Amino acid sequence: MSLPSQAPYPENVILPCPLKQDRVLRMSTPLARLLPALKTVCSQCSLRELCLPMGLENEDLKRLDTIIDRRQRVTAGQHLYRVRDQFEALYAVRNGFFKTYEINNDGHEQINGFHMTGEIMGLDAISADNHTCNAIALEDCEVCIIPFHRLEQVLGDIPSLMRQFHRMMSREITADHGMMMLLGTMSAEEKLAAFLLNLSQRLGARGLSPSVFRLSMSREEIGSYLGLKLETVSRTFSKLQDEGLLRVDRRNLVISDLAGLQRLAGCATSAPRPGSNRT
Amino acid sequence: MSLPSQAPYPENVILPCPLKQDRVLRMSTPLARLLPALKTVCSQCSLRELCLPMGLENEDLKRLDTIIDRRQRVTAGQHLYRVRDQFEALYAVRNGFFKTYEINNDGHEQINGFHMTGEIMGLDAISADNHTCNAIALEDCEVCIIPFHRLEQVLGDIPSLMRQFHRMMSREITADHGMMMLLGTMSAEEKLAAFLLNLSQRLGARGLSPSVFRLSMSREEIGSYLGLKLETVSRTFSKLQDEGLLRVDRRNLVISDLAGLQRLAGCATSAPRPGSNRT
DNA sequence: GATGCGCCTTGACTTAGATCAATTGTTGAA
DNA sequence: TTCAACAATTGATCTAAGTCAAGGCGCATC
Repeated sequence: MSLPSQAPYPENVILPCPLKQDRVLRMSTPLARLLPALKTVCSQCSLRELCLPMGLENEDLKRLDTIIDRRQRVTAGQHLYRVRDQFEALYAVRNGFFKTYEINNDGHEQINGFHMTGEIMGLDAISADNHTCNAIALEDCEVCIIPFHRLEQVLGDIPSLMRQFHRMMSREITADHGMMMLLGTMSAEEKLAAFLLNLSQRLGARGLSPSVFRLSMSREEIGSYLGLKLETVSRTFSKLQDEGLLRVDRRNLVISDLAGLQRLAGCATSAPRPGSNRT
Repeated sequence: MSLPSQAPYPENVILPCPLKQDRVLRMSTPLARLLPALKTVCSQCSLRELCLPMGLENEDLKRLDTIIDRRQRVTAGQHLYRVRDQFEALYAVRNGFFKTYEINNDGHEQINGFHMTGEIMGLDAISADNHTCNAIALEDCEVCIIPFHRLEQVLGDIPSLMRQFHRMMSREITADHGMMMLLGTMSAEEKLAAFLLNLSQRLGARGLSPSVFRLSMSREEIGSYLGLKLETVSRTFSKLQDEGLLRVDRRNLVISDLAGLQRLAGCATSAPRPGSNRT
């Protein structure tokens, strides 16, 4: 039941992945964590091809640097914002892992999403000027603060930035539709397969191993996200393991049959939350 | 089993609703339908306080008129766009009722949303430059065509329009999160109650009766939206009727106990797709 | 006004996933 | 080393919703 050997890629290790060398998460190495926080500048950021600055050229990038100049550390278990907090800023995950969730009137928690490096949080708060969900760090994290009113001011002057911003909002909508499809039509097995494939794909796009990784969330949190109970998540993990598609030991995961998982999830392509930045 | 008297408010009739007189759907009266199509101008549109132009002043409104100058009729059963169609424009529903849906690889249909007057469709297509869902008219409809590249060009010059556009995208995200909550945590009864309350609220915001209306969609379509089978939808309607919360005869609906429905849906306020335009 | 077709309802039965409960392994503090 | 707290697994049972099937009703067409 336990994995014979520990996962060869411990959490957040940089993989040799020549095609994506420039997207590597340098700040996530233990050494980098000890360095004093640098002044945040998008123009120097290793994530710029994954994040809001994607596609920006020199001058525009410098312009962006003038408004995104602060970072914030959030330790595991700490909230970044809560429902009804005044909306001031969007947040770009620099490293670490967040969940956003809502509590409905029965006290039932629904997780809206898990957010990793390069993803923007807080887009839902624009319409009502208040946050509509809670964001909590699942590990020690760092975010870049994007003051929204200042962002909106410069959007008009930088067409390519406006473009990218709209793409990111739109991608969130598409991803949510994918989740609605998952929640509305899939079995437990299909849901879990789709979820793992999605994680795998997003990690891969960040230069990390797509097949060997550590889950940052509990079975209960996976269940809340997928509309399942924790026992069902656990049973389904065991089932997928018995079928030889993956190996799981607590939170350490190895995907051993990617194609099989894809077949199960119903598709090779449509993971619920496309993390790839298509142009 | 049949309603003793026909619904007192036939479909789309204008209600005497002093608070919302300016939001009334004049084009939806049979007379208006027969008139030759007017040149589309947002500045003259009775929906401008519900739609994209919300909050715009004279000059800016005229600027908007220059880019949104075409309407399109879509007859019941006709597609407005399909998955993978090149993304050219957003569409504002002028009158009528649409559904947007996706087909997953099992051939299973998932309805992403129902769209009524003043709502914008196509926001999901911005990120990939292709439509990611299908939009089909459930009744005879008319839409205003919003060429997206031209809209983006003027957004920079009209801050209040940019604001409103971002609010509308953000509201879509919030609404989708509400649907995820519904799909992930609610029972059939709660789902149907929440769905009907949401319809009721959106109709009310448009000056139509919030308690007596005609459903534009089949039981199967309601089920697809709510993650239920058509038989379950039908049974649940009967159950809610037996409990005295509503009366239903085929597609004619009377909500007889609004508070009771709200209690059942778990809340008085948080309907999944907030149609109200809060400022 | 007979016919056929969709849409809807209802009943009988099945099942996937929820619920309840017991047990194990892990971690960290005393 | 022990103990408590917690996360995860697994088994036994229950139940809400799905599936399959039989009618019924309203509507359009001829």
